[in-house]
Amino acid sequence: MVHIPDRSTVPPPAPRSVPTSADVARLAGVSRATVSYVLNNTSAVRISEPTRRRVRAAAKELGYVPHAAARSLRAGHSRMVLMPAPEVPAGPLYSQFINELQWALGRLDYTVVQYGQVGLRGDEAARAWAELRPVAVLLPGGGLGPEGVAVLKRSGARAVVTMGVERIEGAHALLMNHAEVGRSAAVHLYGRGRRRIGVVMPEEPGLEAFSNPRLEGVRRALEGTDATVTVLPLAYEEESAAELAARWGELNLDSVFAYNDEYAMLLMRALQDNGVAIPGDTAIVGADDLMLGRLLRPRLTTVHLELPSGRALAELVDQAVQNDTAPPEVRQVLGAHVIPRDSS
Amino acid sequence: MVHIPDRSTVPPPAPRSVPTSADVARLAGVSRATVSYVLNNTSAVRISEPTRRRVRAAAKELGYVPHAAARSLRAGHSRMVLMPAPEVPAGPLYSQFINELQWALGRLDYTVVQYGQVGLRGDEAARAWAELRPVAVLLPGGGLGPEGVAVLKRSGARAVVTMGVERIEGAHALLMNHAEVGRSAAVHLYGRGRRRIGVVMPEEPGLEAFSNPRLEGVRRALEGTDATVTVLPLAYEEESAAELAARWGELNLDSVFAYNDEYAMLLMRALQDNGVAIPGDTAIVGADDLMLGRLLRPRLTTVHLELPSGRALAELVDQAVQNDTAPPEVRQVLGAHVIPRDSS
DNA sequence: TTGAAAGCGTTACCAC
DNA sequence: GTGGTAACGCTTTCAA
Repeated sequence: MVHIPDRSTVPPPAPRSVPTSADVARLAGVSRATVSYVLNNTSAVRISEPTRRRVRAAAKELGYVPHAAARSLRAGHSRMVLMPAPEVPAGPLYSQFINELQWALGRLDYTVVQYGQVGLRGDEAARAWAELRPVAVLLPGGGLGPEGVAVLKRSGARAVVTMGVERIEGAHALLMNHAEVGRSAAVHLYGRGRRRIGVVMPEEPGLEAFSNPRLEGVRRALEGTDATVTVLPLAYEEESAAELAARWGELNLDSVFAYNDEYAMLLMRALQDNGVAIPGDTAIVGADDLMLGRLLRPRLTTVHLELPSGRALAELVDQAVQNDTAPPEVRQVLGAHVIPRDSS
Repeated sequence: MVHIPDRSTVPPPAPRSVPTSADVARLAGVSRATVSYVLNNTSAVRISEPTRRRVRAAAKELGYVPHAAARSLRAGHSRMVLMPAPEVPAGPLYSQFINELQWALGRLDYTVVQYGQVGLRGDEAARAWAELRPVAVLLPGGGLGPEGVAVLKRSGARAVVTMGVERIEGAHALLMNHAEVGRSAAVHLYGRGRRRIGVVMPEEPGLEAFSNPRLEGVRRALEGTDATVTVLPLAYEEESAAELAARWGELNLDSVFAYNDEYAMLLMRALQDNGVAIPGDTAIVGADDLMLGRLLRPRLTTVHLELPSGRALAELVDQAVQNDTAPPEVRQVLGAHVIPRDSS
């Protein structure tokens, strides 16, 4: 005969399930309500110290961790700020900005969640985000229509903030004036007597949102002048740069705005390898003011971007969340100014 | 007398709340169950086409979006893979790896969520992550003890995978052998006749997890030889590099392993500005095989890192989730080999 | 083919 | 002070 252990003396074999507040209550010999009161330090209700201790001990013993989904379901809201992860690996400038922002929002007791994209577009993506019922959504770059914003708001998002080139109906907007980046570069080059100006356009997908406005800024700045603008597609590879440098003579340019410092470095190296003197034959201007620009010879003239501080954006989000009814705010950010160095 | 509108004829004034499946059911004139069946395409139950249409139309009209928390609460599990966001802005190599991983996990129908750190440490952080009840947790770098892993597993995480230098009890481990990076560099330099070898250690916080093992790798590779190892603290700023370069003579080194390509570029520039010939007087080896190394003159010798593919890691995660009971797997990743160029 | 109802883990209101 | 109970939004079993 098989021995069956007595249930009353032998503990059940490892309850392989996740402990709930009910388990804690059972172990502590109190009700679930009391557990909730103790663990949330509810000040409205006074619980005796011995009870508190028993509850805390039970929670610790079981390794109890509250269930965020259940909590926010009950509460009817969360403090999750959702940010779609960028589709292209972000540069150092953007990464640092995001970090700052996360930190600042954390200080305000929000939880920042970067939601990994799969390839969802526009409103489909908006619906996926809305399922998480975030209290606010931060959208780097555009790619979302007014309907998308409406979906998010209907699903309870109290603030939708876009950081991009154009504003979207219903959403707060931090307008990144990338045209200004191009404009600054163009004005600088023109002022230094350059007239045949090339503009590098990265061939890597996902960068059009920045490169197009930058080009447009150059074009507008030079409109009505005697300067010409030549578009220069360039992939971030040595071969591509070598090809471009090989036909540099026929392009007949006296200067380039190279999209950013990294493309500038790539192109500058290829030109120098081809005997083009910088800035004698051709002036080069980068953008983003990265460290590497200062390390090049000649030192790279660049357009420094003034991004909004993470703290400021965090406060904007917080305000928007608290004051749901206020009309969407549109704020110009991204100042740009040229830092003249030796390449132009 | 104030006119009170008849509730039965006047619709309630804009239900400023989030539409639920009950609202959809009401509008479509069916039960909540039917709504669920239709919207989830439940194949076990057959619903008439007209009903399906009515439900879908109602959902669309209301802008209904299911509530992920409620859904996973009911289901008892989610497909969320949680990844703590790195505390230091990540480099291009890591960013790309994360992107690939997100994409690959998305293909497997997981939702990747990068959880923003605030400053929580160790087990406290583990508890915060556990509240979200992720099905798997991916930990870049260490900073978590076995207790932390236990908390996560008890809260339902079916897989915990660390990507770091050392393994953690109970967790799958992708061991990044950063010592091998240092070893490769050291062997290379020694093979080229260099004996007085400097090793750059970034002063920026958060990089010790990589820099220490790299240094250790150099040390171990040169143990028992006639080579000496000199530690060179360096901040990622021109001034710091200039200071270091200024006392280069007294350091009496014939070579440097510069932690990575960016620090290598910084140091190389400072040395060249001080009249140190590269590689004549001093050889330099970087790491990470970034584009910029190819653009330097002399071209930078570097240690190329072979990170695991995002797809491979995604499959590991998926396996681990499906086969909960299998023992944690420990896998060596991060191959490293020197790409000799002109700086050494 | 559809509907009623239970239950996932929490918290808050209201009795005791 | 403490405990029952209802409700958050959803899925699913069972019954009609």
